[in-house]
Amino acid sequence: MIKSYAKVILNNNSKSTDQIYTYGIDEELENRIQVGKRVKVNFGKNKHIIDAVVISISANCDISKNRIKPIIEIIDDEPIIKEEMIRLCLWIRERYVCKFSDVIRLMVPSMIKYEHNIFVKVVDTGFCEIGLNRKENELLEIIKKGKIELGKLKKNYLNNDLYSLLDSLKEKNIIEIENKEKLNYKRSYEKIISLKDSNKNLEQYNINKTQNQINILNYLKEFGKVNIKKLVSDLSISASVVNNLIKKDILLCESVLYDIDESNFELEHKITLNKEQQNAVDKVINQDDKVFLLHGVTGSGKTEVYMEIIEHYQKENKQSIMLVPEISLTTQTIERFKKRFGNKIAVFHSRLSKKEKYIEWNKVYNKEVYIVVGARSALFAPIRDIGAIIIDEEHEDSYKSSTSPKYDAIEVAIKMSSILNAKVVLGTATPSLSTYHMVMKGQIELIEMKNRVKNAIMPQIDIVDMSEELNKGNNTIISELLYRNIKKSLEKKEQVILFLNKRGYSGFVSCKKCGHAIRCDKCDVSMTYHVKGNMLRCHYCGRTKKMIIKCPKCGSEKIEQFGAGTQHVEILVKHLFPNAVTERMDVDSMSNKDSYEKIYNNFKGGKIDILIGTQMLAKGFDFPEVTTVGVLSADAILNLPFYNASEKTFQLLTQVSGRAGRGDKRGRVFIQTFEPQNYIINAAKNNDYNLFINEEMKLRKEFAFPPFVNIINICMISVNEEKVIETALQKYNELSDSVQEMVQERKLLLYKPIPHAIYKVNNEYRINLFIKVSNYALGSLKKIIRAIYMEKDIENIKISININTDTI
DNA sequence: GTCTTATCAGGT
DNA sequence: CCTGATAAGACG
Repeated sequence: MIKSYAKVILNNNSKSTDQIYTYGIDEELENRIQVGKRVKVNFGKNKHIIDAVVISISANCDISKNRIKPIIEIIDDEPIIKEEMIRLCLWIRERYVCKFSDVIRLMVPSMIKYEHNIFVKVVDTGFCEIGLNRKENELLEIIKKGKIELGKLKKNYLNNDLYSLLDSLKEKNIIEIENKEKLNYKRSYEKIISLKDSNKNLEQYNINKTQNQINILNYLKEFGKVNIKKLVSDLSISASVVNNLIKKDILLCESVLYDIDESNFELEHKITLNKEQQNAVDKVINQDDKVFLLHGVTGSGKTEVYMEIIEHYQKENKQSIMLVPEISLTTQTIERFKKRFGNKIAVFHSRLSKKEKYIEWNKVYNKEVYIVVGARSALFAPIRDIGAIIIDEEHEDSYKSSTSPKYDAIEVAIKMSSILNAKVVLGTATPSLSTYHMVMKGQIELIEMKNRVKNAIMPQIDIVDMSEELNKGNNTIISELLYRNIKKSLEKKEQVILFLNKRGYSGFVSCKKCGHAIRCDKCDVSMTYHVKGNMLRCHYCGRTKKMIIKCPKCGSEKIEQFGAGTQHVEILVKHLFPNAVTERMDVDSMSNKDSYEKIYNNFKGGKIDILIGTQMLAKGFDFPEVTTVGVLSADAILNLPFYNASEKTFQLLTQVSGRAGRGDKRGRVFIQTFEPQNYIINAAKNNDYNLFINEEMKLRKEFAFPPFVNIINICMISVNEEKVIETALQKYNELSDSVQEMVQERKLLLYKPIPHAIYKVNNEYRINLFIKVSNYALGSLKKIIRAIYMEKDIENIKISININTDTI
């Protein structure tokens, strides 16, 4: 007997089912049902069983009652998503124009798919089998092999009528469907290998020593206990070699609870905060405001402030979230937190396996930890009672998701502060324009820290005019001034960092003599060179120009397409400083994940003299011995074809400068550029955030870019080139018709679809569409976009929608 | 996501 | 008038 009704979100990935469905709640389920629990329901004309998440419960329903089916059963004993977080889900779906299932995926680790907990097995293979049809027999053969997870069965047996076949086999009492209702929280074990007798000498072992065996024994002598997986991969041997030695009683194998408490960390002594730091902590904790911007110069000790705030809420029995950019989520960062908080910490990052993520998720869910440290997705950890959300280096691009839903962690955190009553602290030395805009509008409370801790002084920054260098006859990418200073540093046994821009984004075109770069008249972004047709193109509005021969500013013919490879620089540096140890660090050379830490540790230990790298280096590299920092080409970032290129340049230059002179020696920074007069570069040199923000805000307003308007990007992707072009145009026409009125009212600017700046990637073709829209019209535009692009799936075409996420 | 129904060309 | 292929529609 149905007593009440539940609204649910189905767990499938289709655009056409991305809506809220209503199911009936039987009397017997009534006292167990709860918002945030998963339930099992029938969906569709066949008895398809799928799971769904309850998002609300009410006594009546808004559709005709004869259509309503009952909920079959409730999966969870406890909600797996908090009711408030369900509200956040709905908000994210609206805000970023995505599907419910995309959002749910953020909140629930993939390991607890319901189907992992249903098993199918054979009960009786007696005569009942007689009279089965072909399909039933086929299915039975698979199940006969042994008990199998429903999820796996689905993958093995790709037939539509799986469910009805299972039903009929079940009715004939041939199979049994076992349903573990509870989540399996069991932790896994790992195998730790060690030497049985570590005092024994190599020669004392009574075996025929093969090379592999000797390697293992030596390895274990050096490192002691090691996880078997690590041992096998480090020595690139097979596990059977290890197992053999275990059998021969030479090695010891222990099963240890995975992720066992490694709290042999010495807890660090809490340091005393200085006045500025203490003031920041007090403001966050005591003021009524919810969201704070902690604007502190590089080296002002923001991390201590974060820790103090987290500790405050820990004492109130509240959990906190600490977000850091993925790239700085290294062992060093995590160690720093473990030293302060022991094992009361869960860590989320992209290198974790599904299982590891699940383990961390459970630690938070069961309130075993008080801090969640992680990249942006850690925001959705299943926290019960939240204290603070802290976002370090808030200006970083990595807080904007590049997979659907393309959310901005900062916006989400701010929303969470009002839904969950949490404090949000955004920390950085170079606040992003959008954040600062909110400060100016009074939506965020500003806290400033203007001094470095221990009174360390800011480095001296020099701007080097590279066109002068050219006139002097120096064609290389290292100026004389920089060269002399590298040499000086090396002589004093100090370290050097050289920065290069992220390699090879499609080239902008600039004059080598005066530094003038060709920009779009209407968009004020660099135009990119296209070999096809010898054209320059703006990738926002699609406007094209003929490729120039003479510089329109100075008339010089030294026009160049930009882009110096990192390898090229490495060769040059090695040639100039043959005695120094030089290492390169970029996406190319970081093939495996350990190499980052390896280089980090070598640099820290003084084994590397010169480090060449990309943006990667600007974060979290904190070395007292670095006294010379060179930015080889500030223009390369400044002229990237993005409207926020200036902002990124200022941020990067400031962060980079912060790498120098962290110890008691004063560092020097050299910024090489063809545009020494550029205000961005000079603002960075003088550490003048206000100059930068005022100028940049003016420009953004004038050319209508965020934060003054919203930029929406709809990207269509397909392996089928013709189809993607055709569909993009057809949808554009539909859209164009629907928004006509808004365009006339000047609430909206719709650009024609244009090829993505990198048109073909991974064999897929990409067509971009840009829309600029005012805040007032954003809501109604999103409704139109959903109706046109999100109503149903189009075969072979992927659609990706971006709201104000500028790195495409 | 999966199934059902509608539709249409082509064949008997 | 049946048949198979394909597109459109519904599912609570």
